[in-house]
Amino acid sequence: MSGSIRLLIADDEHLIRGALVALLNLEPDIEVVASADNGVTAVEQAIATVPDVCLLDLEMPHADGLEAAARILAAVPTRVVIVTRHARPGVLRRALASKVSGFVPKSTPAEDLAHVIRDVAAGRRYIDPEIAATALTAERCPLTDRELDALRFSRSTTSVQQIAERLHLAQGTVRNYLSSAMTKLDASSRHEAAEKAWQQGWI
Amino acid sequence: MSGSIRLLIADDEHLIRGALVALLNLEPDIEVVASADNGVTAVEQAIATVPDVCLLDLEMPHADGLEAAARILAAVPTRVVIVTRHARPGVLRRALASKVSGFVPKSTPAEDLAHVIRDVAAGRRYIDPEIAATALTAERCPLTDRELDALRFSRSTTSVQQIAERLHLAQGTVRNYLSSAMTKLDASSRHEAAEKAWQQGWI
DNA sequence: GCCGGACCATGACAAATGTCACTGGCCTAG
DNA sequence: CTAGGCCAGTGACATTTGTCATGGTCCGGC
Repeated sequence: MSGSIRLLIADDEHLIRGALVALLNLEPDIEVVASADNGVTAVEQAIATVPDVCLLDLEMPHADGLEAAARILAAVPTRVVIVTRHARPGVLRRALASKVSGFVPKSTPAEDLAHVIRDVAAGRRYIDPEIAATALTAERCPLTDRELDALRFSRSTTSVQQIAERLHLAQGTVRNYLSSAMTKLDASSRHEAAEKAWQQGWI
Repeated sequence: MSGSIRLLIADDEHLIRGALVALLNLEPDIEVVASADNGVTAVEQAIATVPDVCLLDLEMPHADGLEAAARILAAVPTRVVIVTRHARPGVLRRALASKVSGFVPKSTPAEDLAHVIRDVAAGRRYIDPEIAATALTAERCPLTDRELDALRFSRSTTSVQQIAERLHLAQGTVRNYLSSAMTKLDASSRHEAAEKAWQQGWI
């Protein structure tokens, strides 16, 4: 009947996914109609079942929560709530840009989650106030495009040499970008700078 | 009555803890009698309630799962199951050394968890076969004590200088240990080496 | 037009990091 | 006892990394 909220749950950790299904199925007005362990099958299931609300973990293999959210919202008339362990300000920004309706950290009390889902199903939005506050106080990214490029690669590759090759630049240039980024982010090594930029959700 | 298993749950993420409580309370023969969000209160609760089984997350603030397990087992006649996200071989070894009865990753299917708890409550042991296999095939730590010392600090401090001061050694010596560790672990920077050692549970 | 500012790009230099060859102490096997 | 292996510890050397000064290009404002 019309009062029952049809829910999709996606989380790559089987134990947590199962526990969430159990928790939310206890609510009389919520019915879990699909679950997935990665972004790609989440999209498929969403298209197949057309749930009222999709609860997506941000950290998932193949396609992360944001990508899955974008694809689902483009294909199906539904609403999306993102759940995440590390709430990075920049990610919230991007999530809102792709019309996500809810954003909660995994530190949320379990009892509150059902409230959030009901709110979102009713067409309202819910953003965790803590994350919203940090996202608003956090100044915008001070890094230039090329600095971001260099930092991105610097997370995966070992040497400046390799980064330079990928970007088709001289080694000195790359070092320069990284150095500049380090100054702006007040870091003392490029790994630290990359880490900080990642925590802010800038890369 | 005698068939009901009294359970303690400790996990620092509120959402997951709540969901696990809901999931396991659904089992007719399991009763969750305590829950905690860090290692220290887990120990306190265990002493206060004397549960049959304690389900401890490995990654927790204040005292991690292993430390909490050791303290609980020293104080109360109970059994411990460790749950973890990253199953590192060395950690399993240490867990077994401190008489833990169960060890499961968070990728375990939710339905299996109740089985594990029943097994452990009945005095049996349960080790995730996947982790057990890697722990057995993984060769023993090839690093020397001082190399491990250096690597430990290298995770938190930035410069060799600082590590040298903490260990009361010359910079060259520290570099040497790190270099040696890097060779043994086939890493190309000390951060990578520290990371690998950590993943193996050696530090 | 042309000036100032922001970004891209480079090479030279200094400081750090990683490699190597070496010494000395301790233990064990022969 | 002593030769050889293993580990702690060190300094010299080459490579990598981070900093700096500089030049070029594109843009918006005066």
